Amino acid sequence: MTQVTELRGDLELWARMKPLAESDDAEWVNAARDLDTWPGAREAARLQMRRGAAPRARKLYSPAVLADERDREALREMADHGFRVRIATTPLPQGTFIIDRRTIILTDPVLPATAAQGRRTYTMSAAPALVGGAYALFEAAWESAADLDAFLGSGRPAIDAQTSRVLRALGTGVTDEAAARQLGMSLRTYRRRVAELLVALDAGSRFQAGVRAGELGLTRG
Amino acid sequence: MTQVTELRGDLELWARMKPLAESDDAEWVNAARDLDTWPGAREAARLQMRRGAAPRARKLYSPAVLADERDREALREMADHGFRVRIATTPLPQGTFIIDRRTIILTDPVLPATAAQGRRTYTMSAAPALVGGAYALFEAAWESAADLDAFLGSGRPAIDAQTSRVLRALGTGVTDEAAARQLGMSLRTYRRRVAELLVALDAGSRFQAGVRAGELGLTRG
DNA sequence: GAGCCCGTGGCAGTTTGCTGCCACCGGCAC
DNA sequence: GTGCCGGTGGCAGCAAACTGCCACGGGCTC
Repeated sequence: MTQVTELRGDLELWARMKPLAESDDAEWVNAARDLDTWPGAREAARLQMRRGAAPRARKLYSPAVLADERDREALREMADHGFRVRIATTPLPQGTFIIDRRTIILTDPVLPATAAQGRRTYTMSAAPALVGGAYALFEAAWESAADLDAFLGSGRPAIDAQTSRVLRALGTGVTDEAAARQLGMSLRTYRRRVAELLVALDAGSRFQAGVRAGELGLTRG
Repeated sequence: MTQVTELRGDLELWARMKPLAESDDAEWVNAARDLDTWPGAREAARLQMRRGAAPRARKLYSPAVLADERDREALREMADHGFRVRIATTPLPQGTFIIDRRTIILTDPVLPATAAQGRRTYTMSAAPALVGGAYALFEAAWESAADLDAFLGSGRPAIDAQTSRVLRALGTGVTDEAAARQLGMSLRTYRRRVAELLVALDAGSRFQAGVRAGELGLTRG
């Protein structure tokens, strides 16, 4: 039987987390929907930033985390302190921590019954199989996620309905003329949209714009 | 205490797996390094294909799986039978199965001690937190992995040292002239390389090639 | 109504990308 | 040596892309 512990409530979680957070040079890896995976998440991050132990921390969030202005600032701060922050294209409903490739902590899914009690539970384990498997998946998700800068720095705003159709047309590899005809607009207007896209994606060429779009997953929408 | 079971040996694994494999309409999700995650993997896949229950199966492999010619064929066959197959850019050292979002089975890391015994072990659990967490990570990894066709149909062979430099140059968004000068080759040769890349990536335009390259992660090497 | 703004489209001119043709050069076989 | 071959580069011509300019039309205020 492998050891898996259920942690009831945030106090218990914090009791387990703190000694780990205080040990220097530990590798922290975290996937979550937003910055409030658990009540102490922000504080823990701040603690780590102060200790300067951040370079070995990786944080993977879903795009939802960018919705709030203050959250975006918090992310910037984390990045400035050496955290590596990336944004995945999926919701990441459940939070995951992997510490030093040895310990894994997961937020339990919020069931109506549990929510009513108002006490969140967490699952913790040090079983190599569980930790290793989760780490491998995290690595795969991390590898292809977009860097925070790519999301904040470059143009998110570009995607109104029409521009998005232009983007997809570009992705099919047809000529401007064919694409414009297909979308029912003039060649001139089509190229206007393309030019706007290049600006929005901060790209100097169509190729670069394609790379950006591909990395940001804009062509799959 | 949450229930996590260690399965010792392939027979025990098969005993647990089989009833799940035989139930129709189950969602199978699998991340692994290659087709031999466990001894019965190929057979199990074949079983599923025969039952036509494949459309709800997703398989995520590391690029290593493409090394062998027969493996590539096996992948094609799976794809033809409705399996959705994608290739991630990371090694995925540990195999992971998630069945119906309720059960998770992981291959244990192969330790020297265990290897000597010649008996592989697996870890199985139905704890919602573990399954849900792994599922979320899988989803994120899946979302940004490249489709099998993108890897097989298009050109993997393209990436010799020089072509790769051309690719990076393209990614910086400079003009052909500047890029050629920078790489110390003539404009003509540079464009030859670009044209070869377009063919290799099966792209009809530079934009499309950029998207492909971005999705395949070729620009990060 | 006049005047204005904004988005669209046409046109023309320029730049950039793309490619077929040929010439050159180094390596190799004979 | 001659001949062949594969890779390279220059040139020219063409196609595609980019952009500045202006005109037209709808919606708006006044």
